[in-house]
Amino acid sequence: MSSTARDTVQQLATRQVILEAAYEEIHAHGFQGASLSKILSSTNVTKGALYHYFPTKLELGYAVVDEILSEHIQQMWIHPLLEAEDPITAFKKIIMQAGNEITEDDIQCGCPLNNLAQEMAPKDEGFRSRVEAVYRAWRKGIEKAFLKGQENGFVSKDVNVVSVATMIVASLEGCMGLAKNAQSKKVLTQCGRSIVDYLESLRA
Amino acid sequence: MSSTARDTVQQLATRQVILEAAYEEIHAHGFQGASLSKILSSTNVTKGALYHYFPTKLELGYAVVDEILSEHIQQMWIHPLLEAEDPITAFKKIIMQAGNEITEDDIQCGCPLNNLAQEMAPKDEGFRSRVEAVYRAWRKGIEKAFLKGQENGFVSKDVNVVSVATMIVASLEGCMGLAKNAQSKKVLTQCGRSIVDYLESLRA
DNA sequence: TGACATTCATACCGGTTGGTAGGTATAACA
DNA sequence: TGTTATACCTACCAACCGGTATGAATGTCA
Repeated sequence: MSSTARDTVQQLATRQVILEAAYEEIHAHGFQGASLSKILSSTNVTKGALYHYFPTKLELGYAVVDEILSEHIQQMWIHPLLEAEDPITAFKKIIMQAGNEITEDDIQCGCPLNNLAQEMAPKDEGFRSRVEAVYRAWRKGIEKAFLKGQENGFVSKDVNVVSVATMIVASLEGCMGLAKNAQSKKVLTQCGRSIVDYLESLRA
Repeated sequence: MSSTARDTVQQLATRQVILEAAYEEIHAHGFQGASLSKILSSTNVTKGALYHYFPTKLELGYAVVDEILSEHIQQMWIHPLLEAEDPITAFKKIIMQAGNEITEDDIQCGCPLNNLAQEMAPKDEGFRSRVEAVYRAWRKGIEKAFLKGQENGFVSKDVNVVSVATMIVASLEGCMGLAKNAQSKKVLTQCGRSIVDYLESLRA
């Protein structure tokens, strides 16, 4: 029994190593530009192992969205928002924290979710629907938090929470996109401040 | 002389045919995903002709940014804004016009400028700086229009035109990006309405 | 008319890609 | 202990990629 458990750990470990190396490579070069050979040479995993766990490159990409990106958005952007009483203050905190933690390299690579959306949405329905699921969860989380904020008297009852949620996600992704192309943290924080101003304009 | 003129026309025509086919292919598949063979087979131009006018694939891509995308942003988004007295009303008009003219196919392919920015900025400085030049011109145009709007009493003097210009471009591109992934004109118009609301909040 | 440059057209090249075939080492189980 | 399944590993493949070498029309001009 203990040996079975150990094997399972090892098994998952190899899979996880592949998955995380794939995430890095895709983040850096896009899905089409990502090379399986480079993913393998960045680890000490062989092609046989990769194709043992993932039937195709496409399925590997899907797994990155489902198991890494989805989790990342959930923990970074959704969970802390849902725990707060006042969504506007909470969002400001999240944005500022994200702004502090982000490195120049991260800025250069951009938001991995947005990268995949822009590259793959028109080319592959499997990618599109998976990315869309993550975006939907994100928007729904914001909607829920702002509805609660309206009930608690923190958010103006005039605002349409559905439109606002879309606008927030759009401006965050747009902001990251501009900063990525400008390769400038200054653009990111400047744009982030405008988003914060926008959030403040939604107060009750 | 007349034959010289004709030749020049022909010469430019071949170059232009290549350029526009390249624009379509890049718009549909990204720069890395764009295949020179497909660009050629979508026209009746041969590889010899292509490499006569463009030394590398990269230079062909640069020319698409410099000669097609730049012009498109200028005519569609900058020029009409600079002609108006009231930039907010003008911007609303431009957004609504863009919303009316855009097709489902356009939505699916997304903003070609943003596509290239997200794909190529971290990989090639030549692309990045060219795309950045277009974005800078766009933002500068918005800044200029809003400054004029402040002088004319249409725009609140409280707003920081630099931040606002960045925020507008970011939310427009983010909005297009979300709609592209959702493959939904509804998302686009919904998000567009939020941007219009934001613009209205900047009035004097 | 002959020399030269432009504008292509065709055939080919080395390198890389995602993917596969076939074998092996190890562990689980009867 | 023999059987079977899992978890790899190595070597290889056809397809496609961007790019090039060579040459043929065609036009330009002295």
